[in-house]
Amino acid sequence: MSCGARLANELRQKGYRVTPQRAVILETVAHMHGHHSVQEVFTKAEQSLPGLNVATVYRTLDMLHRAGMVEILSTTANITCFSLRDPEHPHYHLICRNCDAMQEIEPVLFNELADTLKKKHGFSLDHRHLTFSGLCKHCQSDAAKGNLTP
Amino acid sequence: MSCGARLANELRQKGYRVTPQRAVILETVAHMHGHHSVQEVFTKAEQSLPGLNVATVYRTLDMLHRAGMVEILSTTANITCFSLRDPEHPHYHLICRNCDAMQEIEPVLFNELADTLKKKHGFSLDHRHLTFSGLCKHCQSDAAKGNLTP
DNA sequence: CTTGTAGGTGCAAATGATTGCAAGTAGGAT
DNA sequence: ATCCTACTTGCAATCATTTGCACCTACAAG
Repeated sequence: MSCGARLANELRQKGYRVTPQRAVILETVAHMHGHHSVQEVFTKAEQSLPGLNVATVYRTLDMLHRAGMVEILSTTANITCFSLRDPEHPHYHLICRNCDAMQEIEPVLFNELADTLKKKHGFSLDHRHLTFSGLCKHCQSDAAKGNLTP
Repeated sequence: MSCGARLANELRQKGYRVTPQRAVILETVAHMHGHHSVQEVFTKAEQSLPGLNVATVYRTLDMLHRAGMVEILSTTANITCFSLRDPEHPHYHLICRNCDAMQEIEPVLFNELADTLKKKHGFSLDHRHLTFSGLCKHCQSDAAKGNLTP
């Protein structure tokens, strides 16, 4: 069974309809490594399905996120990117709110955090892909000097 | 010294110019408790400064976020909200990626996490206001049944 | 106080994203 | 296989947000 078929089945099993458009968008995101904008996903998917509409891509990515199959990454510039949720490679992002620099880190300490949130709040954390905002090493020393980018 | 003047001074100390527009927007956000959309902030601020332009509000909120004085909260619906960063009341949000329900929780376990990120990555976490995505108690049981909102 | 200028603002255009609606269709029932 | 309908899609309109540019101004220097 191909990668695309497997993902389509997974989506069907979650109770969602699998239309040709959704299958193509899901497969496109899966084959594009890393994080990509809606326009990038649309451009690529349209090669496989001419006539695809960008509104459909917006709707589908949103649906895939709700279904837990796609991650949304937002930077300070509010550039929203998408990537296939990869249970085999959990990773976290540190995004500097000043310069938008992005660091990727392996998960640490999160299992304990996830357990606590589950027990105390009944909340199931998406702890395979998280994003944190803060200041990177460089901008932090600038902040101490009062020299952030005005 | 008034609240507004104090915040304006804080901004000036961070190396940013304090224009009438910025002072009003900052004070407006400070006096609006909770999280509010750009339109809400703009409507309120314009009462104090007729002629204020919404583009200025967008630019100023972005600048205030970079300066670390305002938090940005994004839900699944990508409704971006702003609130004054309140060092006296750190709090975290749990946002269900299915139904958008938001839970607010007191910070737990994060000091250790923040310390680790600092030591290992030199990253200064904005750990007074964080947002986590996942599934709430209700949607989680639906997910187990394959019954998420299609 | 005046002056100069780097940065900020208002405006309108452009771009990104969402939404209402008519037509199409995935998939369940028979 | 056919039929039916709840849901999806394409389209264009609308809304949210960003951006280029001309003009304005906060603030540093003198």
